[in-house]
Amino acid sequence: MNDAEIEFIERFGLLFEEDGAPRIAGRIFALALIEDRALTLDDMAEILQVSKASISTNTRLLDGMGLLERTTVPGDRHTYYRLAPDAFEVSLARARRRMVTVLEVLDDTLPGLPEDNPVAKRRLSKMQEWHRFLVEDMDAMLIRWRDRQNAKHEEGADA
Amino acid sequence: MNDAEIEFIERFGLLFEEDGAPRIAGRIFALALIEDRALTLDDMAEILQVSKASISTNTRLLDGMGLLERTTVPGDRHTYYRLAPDAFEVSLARARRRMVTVLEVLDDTLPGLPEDNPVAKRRLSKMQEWHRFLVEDMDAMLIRWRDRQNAKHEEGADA
DNA sequence: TAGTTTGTTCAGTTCATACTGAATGTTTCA
DNA sequence: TGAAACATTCAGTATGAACTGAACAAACTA
Repeated sequence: MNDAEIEFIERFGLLFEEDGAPRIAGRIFALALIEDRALTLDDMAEILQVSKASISTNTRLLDGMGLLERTTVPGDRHTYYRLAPDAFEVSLARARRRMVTVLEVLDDTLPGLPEDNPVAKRRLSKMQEWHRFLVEDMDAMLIRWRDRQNAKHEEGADA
Repeated sequence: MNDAEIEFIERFGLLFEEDGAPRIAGRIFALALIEDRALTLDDMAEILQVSKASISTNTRLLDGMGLLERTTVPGDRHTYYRLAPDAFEVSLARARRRMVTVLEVLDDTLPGLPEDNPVAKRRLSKMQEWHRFLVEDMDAMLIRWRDRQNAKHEEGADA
């Protein structure tokens, strides 16, 4: 664990905190990013110098978020955690879910809005349109990314 | 203020809370969305039934986030707040800033990573690539949206 | 079955922050 | 310049959430 790695872990802790997630979750995620092998709770508690209880709850949080993956090996009673294969795309999926939630609120609200407030009706409709656009375009965005990755691999295979 | 509007305001309070922002900020934003005219601190304190102090700090928070706009009129000592014209696009800008921050962390970290950990180097490079893609595509997304809006207005002008 | 190793849950503490009421600034008008 | 009507700031309180240590549960081994 050199200086660059330690700072990386700490800065990710702060990033997570800004997002409303526990600081430790960010540190665990950063650790999983730079760590080659899958780790046990005790490994992480030792490296990050926090209680095993905290590691346990936060690894399960990260697992639930789709950022970490649990693995086991036969004849070994440990649970190992490592970075989920598609961890990057999770942030996009989270943003998408939020947009959908806002859309749901708008859908529920618009029909019940008072008739004597056309400004609100128009504004919320516009907002609806914007969020629908975002959701659609985010889906397209993910496809563009995957296409790009495939293209690069094919290119690599050709060479 | 009918039932649909009240529920709208409360749900936005919760949405903001999930994002780590104060609940009241969400309520104020939602109020600005459905309210036609610009409001004073006292107006909002009255409608939302919270202290003027809280309204003051949170309106300035929202103003700083670019979601609310301050207006004044000559010969009137009130400060009025209303929805910022481009409030919708703010959420995208925020997401973009976050991506850029992650990029900065990655740029700072990669050079200092230990040589004996090629997995980390490759993984963080990939992560860099992903975030660069996101930033670029989000910029393109905003352009697409604006084009679409312009196209619709022209269409409307034609008809 | 008893014993050991691991993971999870729970009660309690600490820390951060939203919110309030009161005091302080600031602008407008007479 | 003084007074009134605002907005802002500050100290204090209360709420909530992160984190810990310890108890508990579960899974494996001998």
